[in-house]
Amino acid sequence: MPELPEVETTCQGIAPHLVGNSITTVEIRNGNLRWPVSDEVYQLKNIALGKSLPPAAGNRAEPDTCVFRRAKYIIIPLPKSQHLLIHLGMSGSLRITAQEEELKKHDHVIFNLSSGLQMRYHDPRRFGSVLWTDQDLEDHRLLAKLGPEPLQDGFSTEYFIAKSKEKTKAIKLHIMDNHTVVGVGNIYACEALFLSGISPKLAAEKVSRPRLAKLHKNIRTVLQRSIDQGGTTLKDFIQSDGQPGYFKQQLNVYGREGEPCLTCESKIKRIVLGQRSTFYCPKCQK
DNA sequence: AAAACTACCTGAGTGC
DNA sequence: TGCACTCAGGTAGTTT
Repeated sequence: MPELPEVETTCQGIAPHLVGNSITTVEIRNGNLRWPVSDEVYQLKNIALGKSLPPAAGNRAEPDTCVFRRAKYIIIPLPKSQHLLIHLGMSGSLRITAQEEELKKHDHVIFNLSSGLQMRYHDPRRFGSVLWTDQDLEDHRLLAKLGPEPLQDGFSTEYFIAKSKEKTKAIKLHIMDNHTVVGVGNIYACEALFLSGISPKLAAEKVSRPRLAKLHKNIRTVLQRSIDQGGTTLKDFIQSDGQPGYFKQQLNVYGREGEPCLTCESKIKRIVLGQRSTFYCPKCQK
């Protein structure tokens, strides 16, 4: 289940195979993803890709970059201000393979590359998307209303505190809301709240300023650490070169219902917030 | 306006 | 062994 670090890892993994190459043809085996694969994707032929690699933190558009990331969208610039927007949803992955490698059941979109290799979009649950647009990205319906990137300056302590103080909903739902900040999925939300000693169900506006500042710092820490480690893998994330991305970092609470808290040995509790499992230590998190 | 809830999907796991 | 069932989760879109 790709979280932001997995998306970042994917961008870094596919970039060397895209840079300076072109998409010769696209083969769509199942275009029925979250949204139908854009008609324009079917027509792509001999399309040049960017000539420079993305910066280490790939969530910035540099001139002629072959791929970058915004939130969990993988964005591949094409000529004439066109872009591919690829989202991995819950179970998606992009892999670089040889043409002759046997297709898997859920390889839905095949990009043939001028290098002779292929980039394959694989997604068992089909929650992801492969879209084409010629709109300015900042106007695109899926990107226009996104909050700041968690690891960039726009996500400042002051911004986060001000935004939180006007919200009545549970703090966990607040930090998972893309309008607040992008890229904080269920796992990292649980972990950041644990590190901050904040109960996930506490109303955002009720969290004190110092504790919000601490949470802000921990959101960044947890994401950055995971990116550094190449992405947490729980189930089906495959790195783009095909190696399973097993970098499971130490998770303090996620998936540990009934097990002892690593700090105080109380039993980790599981509740449901916003229809999602939420794990926390009832003693350490108030 | 904001919060709460739904739909989308398949594979893994459980219980009978 | 097989069938029925539940659960997992990102997030746009809908309802309250």
